[in-house]
Amino acid sequence: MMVESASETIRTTPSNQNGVSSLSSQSDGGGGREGGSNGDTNGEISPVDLLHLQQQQALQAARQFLLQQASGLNSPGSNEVKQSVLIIYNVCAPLSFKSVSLPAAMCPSDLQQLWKDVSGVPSSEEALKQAEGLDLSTNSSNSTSAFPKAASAHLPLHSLPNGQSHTPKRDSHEEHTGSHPLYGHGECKWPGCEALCEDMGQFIKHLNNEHALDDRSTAQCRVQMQVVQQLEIQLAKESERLQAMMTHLHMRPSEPKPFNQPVSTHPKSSDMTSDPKPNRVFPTPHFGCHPITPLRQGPSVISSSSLHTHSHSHTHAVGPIRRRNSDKYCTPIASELAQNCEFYKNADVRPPFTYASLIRHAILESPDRQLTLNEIYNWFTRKFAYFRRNTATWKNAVRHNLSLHKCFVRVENVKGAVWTVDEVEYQKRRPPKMTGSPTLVKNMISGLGFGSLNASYQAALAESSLSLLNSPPLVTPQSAPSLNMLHVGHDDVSSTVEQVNSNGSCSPTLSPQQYSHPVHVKEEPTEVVEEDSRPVSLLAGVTHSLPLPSDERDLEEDLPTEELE
DNA sequence: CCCTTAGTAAACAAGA
DNA sequence: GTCTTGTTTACTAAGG
Repeated sequence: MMVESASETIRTTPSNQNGVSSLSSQSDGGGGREGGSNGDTNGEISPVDLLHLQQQQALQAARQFLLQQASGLNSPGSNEVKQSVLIIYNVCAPLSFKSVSLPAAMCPSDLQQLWKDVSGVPSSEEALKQAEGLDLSTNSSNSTSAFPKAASAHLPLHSLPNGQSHTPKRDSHEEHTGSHPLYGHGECKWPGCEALCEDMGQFIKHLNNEHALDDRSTAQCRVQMQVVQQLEIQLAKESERLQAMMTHLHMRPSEPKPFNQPVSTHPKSSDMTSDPKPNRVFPTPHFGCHPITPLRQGPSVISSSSLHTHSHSHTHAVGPIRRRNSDKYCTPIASELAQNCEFYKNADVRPPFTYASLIRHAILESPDRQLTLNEIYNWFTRKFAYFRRNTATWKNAVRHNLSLHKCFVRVENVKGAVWTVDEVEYQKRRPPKMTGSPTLVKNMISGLGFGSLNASYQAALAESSLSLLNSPPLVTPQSAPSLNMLHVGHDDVSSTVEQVNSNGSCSPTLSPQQYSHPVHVKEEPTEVVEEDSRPVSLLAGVTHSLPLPSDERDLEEDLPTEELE
């Protein structure tokens, strides 16, 4: 028998622990937090598309007007023509920013040619040369501002085709709010300008005076437009590459999915079926826009690690991570694993769950709801590519967790020691459930980023997860609805185990109560073992004694039914 | 700021 | 002696 453990022994271990384990040199990068999930590109479809439509109409109207003017025009520099061209630019810039491709009505080259024909200003190449050092150098000096500039490239042209301030609504608003895309940190952000302006009024004056409609400004604008286009092309390429990578990582090697057929996970996809370009500037609305488990579509895990910006809690792929919210409220482990087991198996991505959750899941997933330590190890390595490395680290953590948490009960049986889960203890250690208050739940949902997800988007997410996961149908239609709310409950609430089981790849289904079993105090594990107690005996009695439908039980366990509205 | 939880590292003991 | 298993402590970090 084991001597009383060394709790009494005085530890002389230096607290600073100079001896760094040779195995601890993982590329943790030190508690990487995942980037802020600020990019909430929620599906505001209608306004954008409406704008798009309006822009197209304006574009065509302007083009017609322009062509009429150009046909009988002798004065290339006339204001009307310039005005028309500016209208086109005004229209095109936002369009090109919105979607990589300009509307078919008029492509940039058309525009440039038109401009060239009509106004007699230098060609785009010349304009480039002319504006060189203005725009691009500015970009280089302010590398992160490319897109804001790009987005705002058309704005100055709002003003004054005729050289006068036209004070559009937006400007008035901007004046009120004191913000202007071309004004920041007390200086003009017009490419190559950087003139100091004390306040917005001064800036507006400066804008109207120095950046009024003239050849130079329009050339700069055109250059900016090209910069934007180049960036968009580059972004499209990178997005495509990312898509391919994610697709590759998520798929079984034997089932490669064509990259050019990305899963329509975009909430707008249904509205954009006419859009020939799948990889858009904003192709991945989930990146950082919601705390959903990494992978409603497998790849989003990557977005969590490298890109995945799960609220603010953790980085998946690398390093020691601290997780609280994600585990307790956002990421039901079983459903997550059920849906993305293939991904986790193949991708070196750290699962966004605590060790305790994973251990528990492993144990509950086993036929007898008990595993030896080694079997737990095997489960980890089998299920997660991530745990095929740094074995010393995570195995130590597993052991540590097993010993530390009362919810893990060591039971001796004929085979030796096995670990089981004391569900009561497990639930005890969890924070108070969100019971009773639907508003609390809603607040939590919105706090987690779901506020921006409308029903259709969530449905789309569910659909996408269904379609993307080419592995066996991981989410049954019955379970699909739960997808929308599964982040409300605990991370790994027992209900989710059933989802795991439902895919057939895992152990038989048991209700959470069935998982529960008599508490076996760690101090006297051997007492529990009955004379004829086979490993199963620990649970057998309970397993067969609970007629309660698991679904109901789930709702009680995870989300009180009154919260399911 | 304090507390809790989690992850990591390490020391140590017992047993095979 | 080595390895595995199990316990414990300490430290750090994040989040409430």
